[in-house]
Amino acid sequence: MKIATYNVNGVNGRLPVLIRWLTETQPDIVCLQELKAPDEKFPEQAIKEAGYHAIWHGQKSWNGVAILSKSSPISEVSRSLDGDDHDTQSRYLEAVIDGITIACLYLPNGNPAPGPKFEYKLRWFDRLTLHAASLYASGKPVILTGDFNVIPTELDVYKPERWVEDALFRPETRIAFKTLVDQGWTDAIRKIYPTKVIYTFFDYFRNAYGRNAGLRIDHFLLSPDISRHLTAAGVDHAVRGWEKTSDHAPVWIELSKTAH
DNA sequence: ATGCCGTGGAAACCACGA
Repeated sequence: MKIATYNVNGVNGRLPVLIRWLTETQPDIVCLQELKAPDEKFPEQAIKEAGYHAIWHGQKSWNGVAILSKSSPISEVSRSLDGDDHDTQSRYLEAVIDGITIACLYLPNGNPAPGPKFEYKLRWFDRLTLHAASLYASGKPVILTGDFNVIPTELDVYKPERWVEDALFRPETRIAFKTLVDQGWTDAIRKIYPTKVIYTFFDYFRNAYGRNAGLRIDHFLLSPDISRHLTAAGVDHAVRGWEKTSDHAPVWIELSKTAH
């Protein structure tokens, strides 16, 4: 089974690209981020016609996450992280599909750093890490995926020296990511390609895609039960070159079978 | 070194993204 994550950067502005990508690649499960649409403007009908069930957690103008499933029903678990009752940003959606817990997340960007936005990012990260610990401890098959807005290592950015002060690459951010992964999660792309240069985001500016000046910030973190079924992982790099495309490329994993 | 582009929403500019 194939599971994908894709930061669409506007689900309605991106609809032709999204539908084409779904039709061509046929993932079984898809996590979307940056819908940039309120719940009532989610393109439910077009996605249904493409063959997918969907749940979504939208927000006017910003953020927004969704989970799509081709054949299996989606059982929603939650649409927020504990730890901040005043957080109104739609950045988290969790569901069970085929017995697998899927956490679809859009971690805050955090720039400019330092500052309140960076503090919000780190607090959000703490809440995610706390919740991830309980998911991990459950022993169930779990996938944490989405736009983490984290460049994990120097291998994951075209010019590390230019990013050291950036919220995506600052030491606090990398440490937070490492702390999360060290609970026992497997970074799927790095399990398959330990040292390969792989990017999932390319700026719209300066021909970043053409120059391969990218970042790897969209990730799959797998529980042990899922990790041992991992057979392949990759980035649909060419999608970033399509007309009217997102600045992110879709990322996917392939599992040998459902893990339970 | 840099929002230079792109999106959404409100209002013919602004906030925001990474």
